[in-house]
Amino acid sequence: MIRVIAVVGPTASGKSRLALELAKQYGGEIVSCDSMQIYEGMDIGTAKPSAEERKSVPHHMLDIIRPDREYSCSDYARDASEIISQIESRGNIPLICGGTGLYLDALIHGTGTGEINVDPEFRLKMEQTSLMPEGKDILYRMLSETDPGAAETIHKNNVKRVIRALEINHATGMTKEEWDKRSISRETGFNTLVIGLCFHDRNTLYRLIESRVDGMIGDGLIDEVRDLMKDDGFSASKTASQAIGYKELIPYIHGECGLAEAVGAVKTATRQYAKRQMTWFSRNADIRWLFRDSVDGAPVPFEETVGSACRMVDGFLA
RNA sequence: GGGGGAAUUCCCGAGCGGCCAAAGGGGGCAGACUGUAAAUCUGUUGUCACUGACUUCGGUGGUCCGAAUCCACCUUCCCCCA
Repeated sequence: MIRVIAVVGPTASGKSRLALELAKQYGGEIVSCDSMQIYEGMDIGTAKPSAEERKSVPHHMLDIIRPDREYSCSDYARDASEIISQIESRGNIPLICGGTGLYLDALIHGTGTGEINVDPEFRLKMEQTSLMPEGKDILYRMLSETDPGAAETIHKNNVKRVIRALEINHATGMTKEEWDKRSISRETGFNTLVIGLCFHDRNTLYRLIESRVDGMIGDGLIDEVRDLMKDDGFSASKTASQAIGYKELIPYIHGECGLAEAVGAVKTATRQYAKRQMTWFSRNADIRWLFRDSVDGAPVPFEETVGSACRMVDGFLA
């Protein structure tokens, strides 16, 4: 079984830095696990590793598609596992690094059969239905008939997931539960060490987030967003246009709100995103946690975190 | 100097005599999640000995069986005339 190391955690917790350090020490290659860093031209706002960093250690799954293209977790699972086996065959250690929890799980627990042939017409019809006055109820009623089990788990208002369950049924004739059972494997395809970065005091993280956002603005995020808007493929892709730090700045660029307001929106959205990441990772019992601050909120020196991580890695590789 | 308007729970903002611990939104907190996931969605959000009690709607004092809602004065802010 291929041995891989993963570094996860909420945004701005220091994953990239730790992964880079581990890659240098153990001869690793970094495989990004980030739903937005895959896009070309979205560099500042996604906190993509710098050119120098990328030169010092090989990075993968960065800049793999243009922002006008959509991408999904199953694309990721397919592309990343291909890259991981290449790294392994070179005799290097694959180091997964990123905060997109679903992508990581799809990669590690997926069996690669998670694809169905989505019928675009069907989806369009469903999406249009959802916009109708009683649309949500109509879709939910459909789901209750075709897949009562899924209807029980999925909330009526969660239209995207109701439609997805409907699509599974439409394309495969299976219920969502049956489908999931096929595409998610309990045992991991890899022998994985998952290191998670976390905080005793959430405010420590929130401070890191705020100063990172300020730094991005200083580094020219606004121009980056402007450039992406220019060739418009940005807004054409449903995936890329969801990126935090981009969608919040657009009103400012259009002159619809002040800079301070827009930047504040980016910070808030990032904090909320970090919370969702923590919720997602917190239920993963396999993660070995490393605190980035002490109980009273004082930051733990980075070298100390590296040291702790190295001990975990040593044990794992031994 | 004269006239008018406004002060609501963390924020914005409804309420204008009982059905009000007070709509709605935001934020916070907690959670769900396997082909949009940096997305989408859910619950919760005065206090407590919590199917009940207590304290809240700028302040003080009234009217009333009963007030965030009516009256008087005070404080602050906004607008108009000068």
